[in-house]
Amino acid sequence: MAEDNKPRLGRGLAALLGDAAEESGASERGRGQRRVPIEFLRPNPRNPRKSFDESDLTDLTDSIRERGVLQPILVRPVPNVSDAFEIIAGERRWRAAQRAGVHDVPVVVIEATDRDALEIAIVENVQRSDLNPLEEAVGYDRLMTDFGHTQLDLSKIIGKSRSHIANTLRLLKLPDTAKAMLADGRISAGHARALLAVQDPDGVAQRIVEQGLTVRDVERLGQPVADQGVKQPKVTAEKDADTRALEKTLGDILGMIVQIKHRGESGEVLIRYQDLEQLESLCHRLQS
Amino acid sequence: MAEDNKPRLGRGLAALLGDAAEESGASERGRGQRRVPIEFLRPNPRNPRKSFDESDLTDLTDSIRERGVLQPILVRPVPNVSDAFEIIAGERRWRAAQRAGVHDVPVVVIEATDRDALEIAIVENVQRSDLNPLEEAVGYDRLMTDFGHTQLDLSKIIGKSRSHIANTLRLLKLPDTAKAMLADGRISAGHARALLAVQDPDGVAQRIVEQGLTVRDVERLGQPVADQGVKQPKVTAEKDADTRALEKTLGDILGMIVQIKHRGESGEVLIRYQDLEQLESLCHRLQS
DNA sequence: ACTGGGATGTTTCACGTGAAACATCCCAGC
DNA sequence: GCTGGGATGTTTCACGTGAAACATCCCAGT
Repeated sequence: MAEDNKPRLGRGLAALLGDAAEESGASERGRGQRRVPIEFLRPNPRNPRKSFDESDLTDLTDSIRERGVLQPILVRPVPNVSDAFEIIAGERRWRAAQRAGVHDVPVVVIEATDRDALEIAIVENVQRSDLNPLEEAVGYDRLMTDFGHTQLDLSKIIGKSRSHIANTLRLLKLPDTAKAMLADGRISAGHARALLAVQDPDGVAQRIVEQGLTVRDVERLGQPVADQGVKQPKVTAEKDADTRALEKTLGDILGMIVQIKHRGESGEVLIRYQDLEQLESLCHRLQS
Repeated sequence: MAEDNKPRLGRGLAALLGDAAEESGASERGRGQRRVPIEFLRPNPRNPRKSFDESDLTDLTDSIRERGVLQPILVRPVPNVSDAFEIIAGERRWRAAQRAGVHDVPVVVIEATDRDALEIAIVENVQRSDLNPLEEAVGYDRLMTDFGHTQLDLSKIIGKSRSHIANTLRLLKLPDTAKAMLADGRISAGHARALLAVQDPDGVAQRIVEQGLTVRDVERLGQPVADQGVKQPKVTAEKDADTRALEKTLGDILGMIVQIKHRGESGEVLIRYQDLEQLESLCHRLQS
């Protein structure tokens, strides 16, 4: 199955969904370009793409008003419905054309099966750079649920690691607030992922924004030691007075910079030496 | 000067050089679209863009063969030469159109002054995502040398930090081999920058590729201690036997993980403790 | 029931990037 | 000559990303 799909998801098919859509459609699927009333077109109900950049859409709308739709929309006939086509690629153009009040639009009709069309649309879509991580995850989920792809398949098709696919999918499990913040860019994918291990993801998501928590901060909040229900300080930003005093004491004694990074019960002591004599002195103390 | 330029380098002017080139050109500069023989066009001799992605160009060439040039090329008349236009934006289209054997191409002629046209072209160009760091640097240098911009001006126009501008410019000082490797993507901008502080940048550039040196590796090679002329080991990848033995000895004595990162004469000792008792024990030894 | 292999779940951190911080230069004004 | 402010040069490293490494689950075969 996956092996069967892969040759069809190479360079040529990426082009099908890009600038060369008309070319490939015309030569490979045979129906050529024509114009149809815009109301004949309907969006693919399962297209994961839900958000469209407003400013891009405005620009495109203006451009279409001036010049019309230059690049045809890739569609297929809706089964058992006359005068109806489902958009495979070009939904953004369709939306902008509607805004521009265009009556007819150029389309290329292809004879894709349901599965082909959808698969192509989703693969193309997940690779757009303006996709948010949740949209990407929905695409991956669709490819797996509806087309039986494994994570490993997708990693090969898309060119990312299997764990990247898995981690992106996991983001779908976040509670709604955190997901909204991820979708609108207030928190990063790395932050969101780290929230999965936290007890109160929505609450910590707020703190990310308000207090500027880093990904490392959130990861540490999600570590098993967090299960003790103790109020967790922002351990990277607030070193307690005791730790600071100890750093100073040891630093003064040793004549070297000492840093203590405490995490729950454990941590690290880091000592910087300037020359081999200091290293020797330090080893001596440690071995006594 | 910079203040004067900035309003003209906003959203509208970015659009001038993008998909909406025709629209803005037509409404703001008045000359509208027309077709001219392709041989009338000549590239901007000072356009920093020298390399064009082969695969993109092939796709675009095929597309143009099928449909012609859909988006006009932004040009201005060449002074004192009849039937000649200088390309302000769209050189890639022009190149592809030539390959496709197209006779006429659509252009929008604008009445930009020399300075306007060039400035616009360079600003637009440095913001392309497919530009290599050296091309970016050439663009910045031009904007500073030819238009009197400061690094701070550019940082505001382009939306990057002033130090990013400065660091990118410095890449131009690299010797030829290193520059070639940067240009073709064998080494990263971060690697290349770190090479500036190294005695033998070209030699170390080779090592980056052959031995997989990281940016941190190269930075350390470039530190003043490197001036001692000693053959520098790859300190992050090859911990000498003595250091390893010392780590083990101390680790065994302390019952904790000990790591020693040695750099020239100096370095760091890092000790990981699992609980407060270990920390206390460690402090005791250090204070004795 | 056990084992092995494939698939998925999760954690952790090395990496290059971008910019803060620091250093130095240049020039005008006093 | 000194000072202050602006401009440029340089180093260093915190950051989020992407993936290695590890953990766990599932299913088929013996």
